[in-house]
Amino acid sequence: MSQSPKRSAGPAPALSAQDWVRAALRLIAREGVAAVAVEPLARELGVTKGSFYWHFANRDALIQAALAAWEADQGRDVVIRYEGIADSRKRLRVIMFAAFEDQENGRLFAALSASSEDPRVNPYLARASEQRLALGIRSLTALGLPEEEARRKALALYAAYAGYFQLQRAMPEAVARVTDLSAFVRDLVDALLPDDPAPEPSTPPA
Amino acid sequence: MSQSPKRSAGPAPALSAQDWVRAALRLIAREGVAAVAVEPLARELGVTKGSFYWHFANRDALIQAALAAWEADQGRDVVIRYEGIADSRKRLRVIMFAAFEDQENGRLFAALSASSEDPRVNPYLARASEQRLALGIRSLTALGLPEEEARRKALALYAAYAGYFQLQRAMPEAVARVTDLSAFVRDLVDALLPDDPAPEPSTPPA
DNA sequence: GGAGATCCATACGGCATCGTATGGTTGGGG
DNA sequence: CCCCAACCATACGATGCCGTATGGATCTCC
Repeated sequence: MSQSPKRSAGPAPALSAQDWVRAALRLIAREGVAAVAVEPLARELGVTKGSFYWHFANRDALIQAALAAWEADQGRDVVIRYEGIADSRKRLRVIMFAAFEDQENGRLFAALSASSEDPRVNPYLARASEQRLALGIRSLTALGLPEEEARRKALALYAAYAGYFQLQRAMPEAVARVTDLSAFVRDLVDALLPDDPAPEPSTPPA
Repeated sequence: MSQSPKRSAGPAPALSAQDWVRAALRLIAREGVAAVAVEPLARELGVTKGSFYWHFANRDALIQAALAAWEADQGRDVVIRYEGIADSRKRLRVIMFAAFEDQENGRLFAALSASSEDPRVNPYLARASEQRLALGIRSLTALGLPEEEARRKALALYAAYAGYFQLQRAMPEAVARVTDLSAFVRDLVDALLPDDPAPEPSTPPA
């Protein structure tokens, strides 16, 4: 993880703006948005802030770029990736399993949620969350639930997701004591999705 | 030490340490622990930091006092308050309903969770969470669930609680769109608690 | 009404960070 | 070979906060 401040044989590393964004996202995941400071980041990257202010106008520009990168990456996240699955029940199940599987994304989401009051963070977080929630509501209404109930259960599912990764930050040992994550998700999904009309096994997705 | 507050009509209110703690907790709920700074708080209270450093040794002492006050207040929270209910199923239901009802405490919990990485906050948060989770696990095992399953479902319930108030911070409008909070909690509890041990399953619960 | 305790204001030095200014180093095209 | 542009280091002033020092004001009690 730790690189020597001087590359052993290379001449000059020559950082790019993307390198700064990546470093910022790592820092956000670890210590939150507030910890994204120019000089500490520069020290971590083995340069000075002279480098930073060449690539970015100011600190806010870096934070915005990091958030934009996160949002763009969410375009490739589970919600979009599995939106094509026709069967609503299966789609919801797949999405939930995939969401809990992706620990790294979950951690980043929890870190951003910790800064959700930050006016820079909130719009990105709200967009992503509303999109995911809306997909849940659509799926549940498609399964025959009335609007109100679909809203409730989608929120329950999404709150369980958000809370899981939040609790993982606060008490990782206690959360890790739930060893069978698949069973955890299955409990959730089986409990909150309406009853299956008929147990129909294999229809693997593309 | 501190003396009893005097309600004289003089122009000097004479702040107490508790006033600072209360202000700190309000600030934590709004902007997180990191926002608890001496000079801004003093400005908000209409005094200077000369007052603060009379009551507290330093900034950390105030934060610790605020966290201790929160933890002490949790002693009067739902988990303790309803621990005496004998029937495990009823106890869990009551606790869940009461927890979601207490919006103010939920908001404060979410705010503290946002700072769960802070080494000062984490111990308090972890203690409270482990205590609540343990009560959930105890209740569910008492209802006949095996250890593993009880752990999963207790975590699911608690994650839904934590996530609900976290999401309320990030997207209050979307969460508020779930108008029937009682139905929301009922969905959760009915979904995750084991079936009533009635010999005939045709007896609907209240 | 004076001594001590309580509570607060003011002033100061110190630290970390932001953002700017400016100069140095390196590589590639004319 | 030289110069320009990309990239970075260094130095500087400004800001906001922390914690200390010290004195002033008010209250208590004898």
